Amino acid sequence: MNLELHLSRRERQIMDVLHAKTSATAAEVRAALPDPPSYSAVRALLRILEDKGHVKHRRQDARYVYMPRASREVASRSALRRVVATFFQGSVRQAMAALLENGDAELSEADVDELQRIIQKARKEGR
Amino acid sequence: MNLELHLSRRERQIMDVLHAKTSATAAEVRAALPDPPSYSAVRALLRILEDKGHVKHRRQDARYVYMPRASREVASRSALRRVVATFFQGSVRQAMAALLENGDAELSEADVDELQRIIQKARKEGR
DNA sequence: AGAAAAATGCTAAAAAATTAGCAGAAGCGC
DNA sequence: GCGCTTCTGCTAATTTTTTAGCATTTTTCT
Repeated sequence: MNLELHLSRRERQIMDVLHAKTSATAAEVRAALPDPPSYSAVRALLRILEDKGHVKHRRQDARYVYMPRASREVASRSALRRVVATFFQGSVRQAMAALLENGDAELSEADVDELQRIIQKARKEGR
Repeated sequence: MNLELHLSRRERQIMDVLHAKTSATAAEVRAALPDPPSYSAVRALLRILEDKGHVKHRRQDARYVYMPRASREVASRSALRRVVATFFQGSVRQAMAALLENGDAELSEADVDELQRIIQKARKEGR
């Protein structure tokens, strides 16, 4: 249980699938993988990820259901931090602007309202 | 010039360095790399990335300066899309909330103002 | 209970990634 | 010009990743 920080290409893909789906069986992971390898290749990777401490599994009915060990919250925080540092020189404002300006933002009125609220809160907290 | 979509661990790290710094020499890339390998290992990777079409270089004075082929804007868009899809079920609103709620948002009054403006604009455009 | 289906565990082989080292060219100071 | 340093080009070897296949166990269905 080494908690290797830098995942390989396939390992990263699998972790992404697990985070996106919250949890999944080996077969489901395989289905969601780009250019999917054999079923047993996927299982081998899952076992490795489990060794490394990134993944845990539960038995559910007849099969194993795998899930990330780190909460989505923690993982997403570090993913966001990476993107903000890499592409926006650490500027959260610029990152948010990019998010909003991406055509696919798809915000409803209610979404916009909530964002306003959150921003007001940020302002109050003097950030 | 194959434009391989899925980068290896080191390749990803190097692209991140190049995006973060906009451009860099082999030595600078090496310095910025976690757990850096030898100088010539870095150069080999840069050459591979160039083959794949992710990187280009210019001669500057005596040395090569490497830079990403895709603009920061394009690359950041796809990085954000990945994070939003993976961790926030595609919800830009949730992603923005997470960004704001991360303690390290560090927004100035001016930043907040600008965000308000951007959101207003999004609202007008009826997203 | 017993056969068939579907799961896991393990291992070895193939493929890809990562690396170092050496040869040669270019710049720099004396 | 000449040696010294610093760059690039290339190649080969090592290490890691990725993979499939087979043996075994568990579940499911008569």
